[in-house]
Amino acid sequence: MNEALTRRQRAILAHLRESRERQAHPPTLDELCRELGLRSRGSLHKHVQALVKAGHVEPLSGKQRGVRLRGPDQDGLLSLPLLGRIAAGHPIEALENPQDLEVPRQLRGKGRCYVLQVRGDSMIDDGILDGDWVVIEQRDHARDGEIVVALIDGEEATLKRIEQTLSACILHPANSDLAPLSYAPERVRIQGVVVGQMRAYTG
Amino acid sequence: MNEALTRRQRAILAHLRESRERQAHPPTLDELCRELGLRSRGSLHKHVQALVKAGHVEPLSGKQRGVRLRGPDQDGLLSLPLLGRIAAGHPIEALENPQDLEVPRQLRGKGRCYVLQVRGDSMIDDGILDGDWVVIEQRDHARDGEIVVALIDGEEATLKRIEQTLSACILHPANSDLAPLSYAPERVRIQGVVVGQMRAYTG
DNA sequence: AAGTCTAGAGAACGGATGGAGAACAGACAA
DNA sequence: TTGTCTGTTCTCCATCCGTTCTCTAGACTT
Repeated sequence: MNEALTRRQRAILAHLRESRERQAHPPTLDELCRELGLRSRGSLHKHVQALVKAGHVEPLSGKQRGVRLRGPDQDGLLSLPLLGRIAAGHPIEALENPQDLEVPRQLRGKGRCYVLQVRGDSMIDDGILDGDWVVIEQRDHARDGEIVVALIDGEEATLKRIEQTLSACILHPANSDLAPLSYAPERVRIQGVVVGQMRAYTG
Repeated sequence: MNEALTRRQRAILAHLRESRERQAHPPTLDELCRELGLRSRGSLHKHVQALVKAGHVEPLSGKQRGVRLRGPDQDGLLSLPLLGRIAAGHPIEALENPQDLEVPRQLRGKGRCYVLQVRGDSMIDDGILDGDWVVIEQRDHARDGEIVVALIDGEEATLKRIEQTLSACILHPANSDLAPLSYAPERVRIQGVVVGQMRAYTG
């Protein structure tokens, strides 16, 4: 996402950040023009589009909602919290003092993200090994085939590849020693989806 | 990359580092001229080009985004060059325009590092999949059991786990379909060692 | 003395950027 | 419905700025 911005684009972004504090509603293009001393909506629109493309502004696809900044994802948030360890069959083992871990941009999802460290070999055939870090995007739904953090009966958390049907929610481990497990959909709550993975080889 | 810099080039680099602290926007060539007491953009451009070539400044390929320093930018998210793709049995397929990839500190080695993208499944049992990025620390020796970029007969590059004896250099693929290969030590040149690995899950 | 390296001036070119304004379509309120 | 507001796309234009070029000059080497 992050292209380098031109000076004008940066200036406009700065103005947006500033005026977000003051105003209740996000501004329209016309209002922005007036504030910035422009006379052409068309010109401004070009800049806003660039900011959308760079991920700083929500896409305003035709809707007349005005120009709204995107996410609390303030620019240089390079570190994500490392919340704990996850292993099949136990609740997530939270760290007493959550550390921060640097996560490159290309491994981050769109939404709010955090990092877990993997315990155990239940996803070994998908190339996720014991000790790996996984980057989790927080959301409560997933597409079939995505790897999710699922909470079963509100108790045990697990990292599995998901398959959803009307009558069942099937969690596939990626390890030939383990069998898929099928649950009634209401017993499974999706907590997040794996969007990235990292491993360090320390001699 | 690192050519020796001339006196003037060093001075300009120092000035850039200093002014990065003060100024929000990277300066244009004209602004730099004024700050440095020069009257000709053309002259300055020559120096800046030298700094680009030496890797201290981002290439400003025609874009009007100003002269921006590069390197140990924010915190630890250093960018490393993505040099190309590696697959067993072929030379490394170099990219025509090497991109930069953010690599967190914990995945970097001590020495000079770069990134390769993996092609093929030869390391699948070690959790390195097709499309993964691997961070390579440049060195010419390795300990047994480390995963190395090895050049065989000066021709084909490959990613394998290494085992060295006095009389042979054995390269183990991590794929049950493939057999280990044994070479005379002088036929194998180690180019680097895997110190990190990253994967992005894109929907 | 000739050659080379570094540094700078200045001109000219062309792509990148920023802006104006017109025209159109969908949203929304009266 | 009608009219206004607003986002979108388009063309046209001026300026900014990176790039390349030639020319000059001092310092240093051979």
